[in-house]
Amino acid sequence: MTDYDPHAFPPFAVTVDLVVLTVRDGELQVLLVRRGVAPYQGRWALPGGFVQIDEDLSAAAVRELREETGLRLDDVHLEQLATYGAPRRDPRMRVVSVAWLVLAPDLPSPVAGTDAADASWRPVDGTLSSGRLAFDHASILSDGVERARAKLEYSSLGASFCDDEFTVGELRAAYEAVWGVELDPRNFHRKVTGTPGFLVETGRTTTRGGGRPAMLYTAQDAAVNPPLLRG
Amino acid sequence: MTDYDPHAFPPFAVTVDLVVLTVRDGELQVLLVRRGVAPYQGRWALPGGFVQIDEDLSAAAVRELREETGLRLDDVHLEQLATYGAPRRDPRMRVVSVAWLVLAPDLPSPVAGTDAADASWRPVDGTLSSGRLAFDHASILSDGVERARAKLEYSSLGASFCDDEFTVGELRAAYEAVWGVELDPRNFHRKVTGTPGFLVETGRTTTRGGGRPAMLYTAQDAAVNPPLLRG
DNA sequence: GCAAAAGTGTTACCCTTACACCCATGT
DNA sequence: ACATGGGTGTAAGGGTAACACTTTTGC
Repeated sequence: MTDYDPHAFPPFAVTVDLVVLTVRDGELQVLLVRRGVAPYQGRWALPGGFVQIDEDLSAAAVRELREETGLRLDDVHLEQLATYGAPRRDPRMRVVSVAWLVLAPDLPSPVAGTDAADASWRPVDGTLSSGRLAFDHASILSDGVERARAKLEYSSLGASFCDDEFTVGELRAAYEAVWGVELDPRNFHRKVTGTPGFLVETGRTTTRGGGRPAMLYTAQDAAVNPPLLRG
Repeated sequence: MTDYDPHAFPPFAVTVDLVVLTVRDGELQVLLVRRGVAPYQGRWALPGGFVQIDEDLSAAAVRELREETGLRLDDVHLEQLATYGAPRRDPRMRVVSVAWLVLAPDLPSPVAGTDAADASWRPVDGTLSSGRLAFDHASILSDGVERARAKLEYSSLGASFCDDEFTVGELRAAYEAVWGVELDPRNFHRKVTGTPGFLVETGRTTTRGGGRPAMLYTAQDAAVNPPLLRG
């Protein structure tokens, strides 16, 4: 580190951007906002905004999550994804953006915040292949999806896509949507119910979805580091 | 994102910090520099420095690596670790630091750069337990070690700790040092030589280390995403 | 010859996979 | 009755772990 001199360090703007993923209609979707101003006016972008000068990075992510999506931290899983800071990623000024990955259940439609002209869930596949996101957000989204897919293999994060109480079938549907594969229902059931520290029986059952009543589970909270799972 | 106004965004300093790990004397070691100025004068710290205003984040990491350690990108593996930006992590001003993980072979002692009064390899275990690093660098180092340990399980990154040409025994010694466990030499040999896309035979052998001559290997370059390995 | 490290063979065990089969509901 | 999804049983196959054993050098 260099000696302190208030005029010696280059000033950067620091923002947070959110990759908010959910499973809707059997596919992986991402929350996007439509930009109301230049640059990239009218284009879809990840929700995000400036970090305040006395605000922790994670606090900024939580604040933007609430302001732009209406989601609360209790509802979702949030983790730091990566930081993007190419010199001209924002044409207006030098911006370093700390991206966060958010895994959310399929909640009622998000509320557009004050900064965004519009906000909506969009299928990840079509969004990435169209390649029309603002800034370097397509790259950030791609990294976020890759991280989500990888983490579902060795953690119990799949439950983050489900409501508070869910069936094994609903959990399996989330995994299938994220990975884009079909999983054997019988083996999947054995695996998740047989993994310690993953699911907690509620004792209640449900018949939503049809067929024989299914046990309802909740995710084991404070899942420190549960090893887990592929198919 | 908010409209552009050159006075509207809070100015941050952005730095890079490096967690440079190697295996020396059979144990995992980290490259530290001794701080010559306040704050934390005289304390050990991770090498790092300010990102320049027109410089990519990864370019800043590579530059600091060269300036403070004498290491070149060709010699090492480098990946982004995480970003640390608690409001008072640096008492002088608001600093957001992008940390990078570097895995290096056991090279000749690093050259102290201009910014650092001193630089040397230090055992990771003792460094973490003493808890006397500057700033939040103990936390960053801890995260870096955790990442390194995890990535060795599912990638072929262990070879980053070895020289250009190495034996299976030397590779195993690196894994044992990073994980702090003993691995079965026979099974380890079968595993790494049997994993496609990991090792490339050079055809040459060596008897350094004693015993029967061992085949020399190089790491398969551009290891895109090789699945791999525990034990 | 002996120690030391490299490398191969073999076997028991576990986890995954595939799929036959039964269970409990709604219609 | 039948369709639908929930859940259990079971056996084959692949990978891991433990370890006996052979190979090839230096001293």
